[in-house]
Formats: sequence, structure tokens, C-alpha cells
Amino acid sequence: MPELPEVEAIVSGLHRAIKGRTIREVEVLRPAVVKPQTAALVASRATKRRIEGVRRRGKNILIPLSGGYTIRIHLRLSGELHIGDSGPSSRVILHLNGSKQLVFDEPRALGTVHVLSEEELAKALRGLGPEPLSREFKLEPFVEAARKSKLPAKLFLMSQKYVAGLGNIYAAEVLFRAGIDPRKPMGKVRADKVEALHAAIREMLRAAVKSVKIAYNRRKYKEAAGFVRAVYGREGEPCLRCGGRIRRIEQAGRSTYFCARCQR
DNA sequence: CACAATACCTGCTAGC
DNA sequence: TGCTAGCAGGTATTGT
Repeated sequence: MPELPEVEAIVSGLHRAIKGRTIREVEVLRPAVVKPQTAALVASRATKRRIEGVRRRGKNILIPLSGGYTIRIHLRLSGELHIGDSGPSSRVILHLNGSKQLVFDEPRALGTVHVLSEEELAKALRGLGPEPLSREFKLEPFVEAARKSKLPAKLFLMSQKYVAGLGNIYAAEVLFRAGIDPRKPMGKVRADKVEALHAAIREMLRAAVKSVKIAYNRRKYKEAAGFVRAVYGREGEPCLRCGGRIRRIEQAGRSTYFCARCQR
């Protein structure tokens, strides 16, 4: 379900709600989501620890605890994280003081919850590219990495290596904005288009974070990213720019939507 | 090393 | 109605 803007909205809501609380008990209902760790390890590392904050790195949700360990949650495709009641797809429940509980729901059980030492965390996040909304996301290194890459443009963005946080929807949308064919090897994309891509990533994500936060604050989780969709999920429909048909192709087993006339 | 294929899971929906 | 095929906002691991 979530890409950077959705994760950011979840994180900022949770930060306000649970910072400073203590974890009374950890309930792992589906051990598969903590693999390769065990329920016992996760519980022993997190129980009786204080939550120091909630933050985001790429699509990872990070909850640093007193004592040096950090909870790392990845929602993958269908994970959700909220304060409130558990249900049939709840996989992990963190019981907090003040009779609140933080519930990790994941119908497909692809998402993960781990409790990591500083060293393990560094290793888990190694290889993640810069945060697109931070100063670290500089134009020059991005252009240079692009020039050297043979990956199709869409996979370049999805790899998380050159910029963190884009997923299937935003990768497609941003390529449409920059007028880049998702199949084109990144190294063959003209430099001015790579620059346009860098700008589009920042602009689009900044706007998306803003609107998704507003939507989440109103508990409207469904329509959150709706406004960005110029191409995603619009196979056969007219391109908003030229009127041509939006196409759907498959890349690395995932759907890619684009306008073959506007993206070259 | 780069890159492609596959594994990991379950639920929903469009079309017989 | 009931079944099936296809698809899902992701990434780690395995294979070439």
C-alpha cells in the first residue's frame, strides 16, 4: 500500500501519539512477520522500553527505544500501522502504557517488524539512497548516477539506491512529469530530462506528503494519493496532456503505466 | 559484479 | 452463485 508520502503521514501521526510511552508487552500473532527474528527476541528487546520517537527512512518506519534498540517496521504492499483495536489481519500488537495499543495489520504477511541493534539497523538501511525531500538529494550525484546506469528508468527509480521512497505509483507519475519513457536505459536519458526528473521527484513528493497528511488526519486513507494519478491505473484512458491512450506494460513483474507519445 | 526471476502471502474483483 | 485467473502502492534471496 504505502510509498513515501503515506509512510510519512503515518509516522508523523504516530510520533505525536506514542512518543514517551512505554511498551508493556509485545504480542506476536504471526511469527512470519518477525522472521528471521523470533517472537521471543522481539519481545525481550522491546518490552519495558520507552519510545523515544517515530521516524522514517525511505519506506521504513523506525521507532527508537530507550536502551539502544530500534523497532523497524516495513509495510511492504499491504501493511498498516495504527493505534486502536486489533482485527483478523493483525500480526503484531505493542501494548503501551495508558491502555493504548499500536497494531500492525498485514493481511498478506509480507510486511515485517524487527527490533534491531544500532549495528543491525545500519546494515538494514545500508544501500538506501538519499531522502528526496532532504538536502542530501543533490542534483549532481543523481545526474551522474543516472548517466552510469543501464537500468530502465522505472527500475532505476524503484531500486531505492539512487533516491529512497518511490514505489510503483510515484515512479510512474514522476516519469510522466519529466517526459521519460520508463523503458529507456537511464544512461541514455538526456541530461536535461534527468534534471527535470530530479525536480519532479521533489515537487511531487512534497505536494503528496502535504495532501496525504491532510487526508490521513481526516481518516481518509483510501483517497490519499488519488490526486497525483496522471497515468497510474489509467490503462486505455486518454493522456491528460496529449489525449493519447495510456499504456500498461510489465517491468520486472510489475505494472508500468505511461504515455508513449509524451514519454520518450 | 549486474540484472532477471522467483519467493514470500492473502484478498479482492472481473469475467466466465 | 461459484469458480478462476489476474492483479495488488515491495523487497530479499536465488540464479545466470
